[in-house]
Amino acid sequence: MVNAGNAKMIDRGNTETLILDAAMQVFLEKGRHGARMQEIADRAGINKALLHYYFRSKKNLYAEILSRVFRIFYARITEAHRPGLPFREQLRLFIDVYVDMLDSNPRIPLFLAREMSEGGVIVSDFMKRFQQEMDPAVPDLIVSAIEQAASRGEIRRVDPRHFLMSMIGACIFFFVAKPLVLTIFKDSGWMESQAFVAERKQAVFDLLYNGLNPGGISS
Amino acid sequence: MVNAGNAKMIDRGNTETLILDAAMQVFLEKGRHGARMQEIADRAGINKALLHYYFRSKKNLYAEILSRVFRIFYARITEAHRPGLPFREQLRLFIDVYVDMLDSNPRIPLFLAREMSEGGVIVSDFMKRFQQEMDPAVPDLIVSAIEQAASRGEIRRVDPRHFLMSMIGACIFFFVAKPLVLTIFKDSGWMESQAFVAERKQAVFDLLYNGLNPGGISS
DNA sequence: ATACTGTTTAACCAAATGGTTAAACCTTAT
DNA sequence: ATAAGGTTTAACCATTTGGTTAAACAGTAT
Repeated sequence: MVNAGNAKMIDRGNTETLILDAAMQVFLEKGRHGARMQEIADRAGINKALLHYYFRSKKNLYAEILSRVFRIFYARITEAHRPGLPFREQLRLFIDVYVDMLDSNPRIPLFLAREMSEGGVIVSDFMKRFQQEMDPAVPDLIVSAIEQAASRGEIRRVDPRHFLMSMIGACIFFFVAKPLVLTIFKDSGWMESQAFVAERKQAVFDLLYNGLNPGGISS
Repeated sequence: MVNAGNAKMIDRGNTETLILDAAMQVFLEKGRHGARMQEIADRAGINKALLHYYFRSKKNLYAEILSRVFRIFYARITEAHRPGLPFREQLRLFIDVYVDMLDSNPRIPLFLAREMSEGGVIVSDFMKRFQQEMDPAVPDLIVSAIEQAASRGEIRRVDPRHFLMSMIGACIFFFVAKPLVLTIFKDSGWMESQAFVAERKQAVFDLLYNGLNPGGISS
């Protein structure tokens, strides 16, 4: 048998992936504490003991998922950076990619937020590692893009860190607080449409880019 | 004994308050699932059975706390609205009050976010009730303040809902993602100072108010 | 065939946890 | 004094949950 040798490996890989996929679903939905090992096993269609066979403990499995989520997150943001673009386009691209990611993975920010509320040590560790490994790290890229644009006079001079926080916050909020927002604005459907997401992107871009306009300001 | 009659009541009130205070602490720290009834009892310095005596179940106690937190939240935001102020000052006041609240109760947004991630039905219900009871509701006040400012020509015309979401997001993000932000910007202390909070307020205000400048914009 | 290896399963376990109960306790009213 | 009321406690219970184990089940090499 030519491929008999790796049938086992394929299967091993399969089981492991099955577990990871199921675990990701459940952890994203229920969080670290709310998640149940049994539910993960059920959703993966395997025996619960296998969870401990492949990943020693719940804590371990959780860390694995956290890492996975974080990698997805980081990878998408990395895509959003194309050096050399005028800042205006750079900003538009970033908002576009970022909001799209949030739109298709609305649970991720909430998941990370929960982790934050538990102290955020693990996520912070990942971030530290990523910042060292990836060179240069994404945040630094964005920061320097802002600084350069300011030097060129394309935008006014601002603290890039503050701008970054405001931008990310503006992008994220709607997706994190969706149920509340829908209630506040008595929305019935429109805000859940794809068109609304596009509108949201435009609104954030307009506000932020205008907010960086060299004219104006006299606080 | 002059005040013997209400000694019981005082005590009753005390116990109930003790429980609520302890429960708030624990629920804010650990979330609905992470919180343990025993820990709440311990922190209140009373017997666990009393929790069930005063509030039937954990679910019940949680709902009580959720309502409490939400009321604090809503009350503070209400304060931040003084009709008649020029929009510029209105905006500054709002950011000031809002950020201060986040700074002194950093766990609240995280707590509500967790609730959101669990579906957010309960919070949405509170919001609905508040919107009906309070007249006019705070969000509506802000929305109309924006619209009037636009009519006066003080700011450009924007969708108030989008602006509100961007503003709140920009205010909240730092406090929710603090551990991560500190890591990203390799901060050592500065961002945890009171001076930084003031700086943050200013940065958000500048960006947003400038973003509403009638000139500029040509997306 | 058989022994060996890694994989999968059902049954099981100890600890934790939300919740209950019956008795003790304290204050007030009679 | 004593009965009555709400309040507080220690002990207890049923269930859930993460985790373990020993046996069954493949494939593979000898």
